[in-house]
Amino acid sequence: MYHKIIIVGYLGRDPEMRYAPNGQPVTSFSVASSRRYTAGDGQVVDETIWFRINVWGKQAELCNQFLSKGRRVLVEGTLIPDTATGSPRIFQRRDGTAGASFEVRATTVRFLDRKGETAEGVIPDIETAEGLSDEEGIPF
Amino acid sequence: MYHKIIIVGYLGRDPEMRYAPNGQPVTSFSVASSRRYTAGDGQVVDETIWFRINVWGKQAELCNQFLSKGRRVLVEGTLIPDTATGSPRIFQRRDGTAGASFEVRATTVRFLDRKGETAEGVIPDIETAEGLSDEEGIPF
DNA sequence: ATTTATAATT
DNA sequence: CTTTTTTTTT
Repeated sequence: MYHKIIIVGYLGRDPEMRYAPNGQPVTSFSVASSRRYTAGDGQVVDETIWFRINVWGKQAELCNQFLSKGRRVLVEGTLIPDTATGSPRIFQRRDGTAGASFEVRATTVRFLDRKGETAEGVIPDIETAEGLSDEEGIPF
Repeated sequence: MYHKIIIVGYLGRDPEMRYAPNGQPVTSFSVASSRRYTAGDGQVVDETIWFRINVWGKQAELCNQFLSKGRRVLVEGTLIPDTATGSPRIFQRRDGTAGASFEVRATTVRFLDRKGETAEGVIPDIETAEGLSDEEGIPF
């Protein structure tokens, strides 16, 4: 009866801010989260997952203002399903083929520095970062 | 560079165990994670997300042995992408339409009791459950 | 160190 | 209190 996703990754592009019919700001951006592993046959494999992040309200404005392509972020949120199926929403690509994406509604976006280092010198790992501010967790 | 998903929900069916070419056991089952919210217009909405869980090795055997339809579980794991796209894998439904699913490789599956109560009387919430055993987190 | 491309949440 | 869909990972 609950789920939560936590992502650390890099923005693939500059964020885009829009306004919902209500006037609420939404900003969207894609985050790449990669891992490298060695397969059973010794091949090194790079696996990248792309998440489409949506963030609302004041955090939308902050993300739009301060984030840009290549910036690293920690996102906490929930996956957005197709409400008809409970699965990822299917959309039509330009070439007519079907596509789907991991869409996330962010509850928190934390800005991390570019080079794997915070102002203090080391990025807190996921376990510690999870406990940080939930509402306006922007380090400015 | 990292992501993690945590799910609490109910099995929609009995699990199914298979064996990978290596002889490693894999068991798969679907978990429904629902939330109810009141939309802006006052409508009460039930949103259910379905996750397809894959669990390997010894935990596969334990899940196959002890879980069944309707059982509640806490799953910790990572989303499995289509490696070609980094997005959910698209498959063809029987009727020819495209489908996709949230596939998860579980690192931990914890069995929860049916009625929202553990043997001790209360289910630990997500925050506390996250800190529990990572390897063989089966309460037997 | 980073694509592709839809539409709008509680 | 549950579902539709395939195949197999590190």
